[in-house]
Amino acid sequence: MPELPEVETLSVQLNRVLRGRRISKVQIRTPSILETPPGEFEAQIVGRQIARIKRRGKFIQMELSENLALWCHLGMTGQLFFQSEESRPAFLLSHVHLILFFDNPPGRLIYRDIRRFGHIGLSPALESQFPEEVRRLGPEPLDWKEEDFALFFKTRRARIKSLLLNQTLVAGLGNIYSDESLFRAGIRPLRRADKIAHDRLRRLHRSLCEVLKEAIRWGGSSIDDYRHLDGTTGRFQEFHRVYGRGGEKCQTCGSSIRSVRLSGRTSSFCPRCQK
DNA sequence: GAAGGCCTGGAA
DNA sequence: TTCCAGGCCTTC
Repeated sequence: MPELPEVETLSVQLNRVLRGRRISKVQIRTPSILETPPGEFEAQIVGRQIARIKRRGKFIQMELSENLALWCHLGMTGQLFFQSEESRPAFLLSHVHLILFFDNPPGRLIYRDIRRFGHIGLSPALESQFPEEVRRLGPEPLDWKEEDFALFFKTRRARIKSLLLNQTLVAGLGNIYSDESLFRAGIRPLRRADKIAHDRLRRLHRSLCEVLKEAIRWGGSSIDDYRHLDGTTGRFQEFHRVYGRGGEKCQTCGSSIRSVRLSGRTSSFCPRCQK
């Protein structure tokens, strides 16, 4: 489940490998993952050079030459692998939906997605013409000022966890980093945002930034499917304190970590450390 | 504002 | 066979 740190990690790796390279060929195996009709997609991107790769929320944005942008959202199980001539493994990958080919030196970027919740699309490289779902994204949490963050959430009546998951309010958070930041800030996921003390909301922003930066430093969390561009795993899952630890003992106080469901989604928290 | 359904496929 | 995952949409 790639969230901000996982997508950030991949974007950095993609930049290192693909920046300046030209797309020589495309193989579309599953047209339904494309937002653009396959014929048009191919015609648009073959021959273009990759200027740079950025991240916005959980989206990977590839800036191509001549003002075209390629957008990739990995959904739950999306993966990107880069293989050069030498690094190509002997085994075949299942669930591969799209391959971009590069020449001199030869290489390929493979898009694989078991659940097929991810998707890929094109848009002009002009912010006002970005895809609707990108334009609707809220601010990047790492760019948000602590005080502004607190003031914003102080006016909201919904449960804090639902708000953190809402991409139109804050971009890039999913279950892992919302649970982990709430733990660090000592806030229960079901608390109404407007009932949380202003200082506590400021602390939430600090916790959030901390946990995101730590996760980026460890190359993201590899729970099930997330992998780096070269197929290796991230390591931040080793440092999760509550996510996926329902029933285990809290590392801080020894209480049993509880799991609750919030609109069909699991939230884990420590009943003693989080109020 | 909250809950439930849908998409898909792997694990239990 | 049932459950679950994340994002988005619809319904209440």
